[in-house]
Amino acid sequence: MARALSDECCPHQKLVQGFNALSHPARIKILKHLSGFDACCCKEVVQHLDLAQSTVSQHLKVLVEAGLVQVRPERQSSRYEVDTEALASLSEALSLLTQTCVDAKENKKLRLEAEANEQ
Amino acid sequence: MARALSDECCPHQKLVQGFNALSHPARIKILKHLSGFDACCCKEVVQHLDLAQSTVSQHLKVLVEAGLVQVRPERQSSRYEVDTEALASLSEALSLLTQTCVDAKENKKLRLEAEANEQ
DNA sequence: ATCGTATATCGCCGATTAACGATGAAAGGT
DNA sequence: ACCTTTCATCGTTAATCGGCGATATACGAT
Repeated sequence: MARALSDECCPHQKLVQGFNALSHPARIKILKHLSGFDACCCKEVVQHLDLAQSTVSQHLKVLVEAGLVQVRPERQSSRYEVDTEALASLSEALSLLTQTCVDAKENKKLRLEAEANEQ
Repeated sequence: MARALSDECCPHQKLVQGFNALSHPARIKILKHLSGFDACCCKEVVQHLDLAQSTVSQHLKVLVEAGLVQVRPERQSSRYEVDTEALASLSEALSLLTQTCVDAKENKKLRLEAEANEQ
């Protein structure tokens, strides 16, 4: 496997995990569903999505492991809830990355213009 | 396979593809690298990342297909460049999703308080 | 024409993912 | 005590991913 990626495995790691959690349509739907309703038990999501219960459970697990969803094991039905802070933090990170790219491009443009004027 | 997900294959599709492109550490690094330098040929990325050239080429392809990177086939070396607009748009979409969740949670809280006061 | 360089693509592999059904465990209701 | 509901986990299968080396392809230089 990734013999070359074992280095520096950390800074992006959480980021990458978050994006990975968002990289499946079912999980996006689950997130939206969770945000819109109070009854956040697994069964409800299952009914809404028409996927097998075990499959939904897996997707929920991925979301939980990525930190985007919190689970509170209740009486007989666990309750799932979007971790809005984590989601916001991921969103923030993407904003930052985007801004970095935008700024870099801007600087590049300015530098090119400066060079042109020096000629 | 996803017998159940063939429905409604579109609205999230681009989103999901974007997040998927961001869900690998090598691709995040590539994005950052592309944004920071002018010389955006494949070889340069290869040297920077210490992955095989074919592997980097694959990752670039994923980024291009997701629309986050634009490729301009030049003389003998293609030039890769971050599509800042697409990245910004993805970032925007995540912001929106986040806001949706935050708002829903806020509403939920308010509603619960209202119910409590009615008692 | 041939060589060198830069990419892209192919074929292969091992690992991972995503789906399912079946089974097990915990909690409630009767 | 027993049945039902709800969820998690296991095992299986098929598909996809991520890596590599090897092989095109395209072009400039000699």
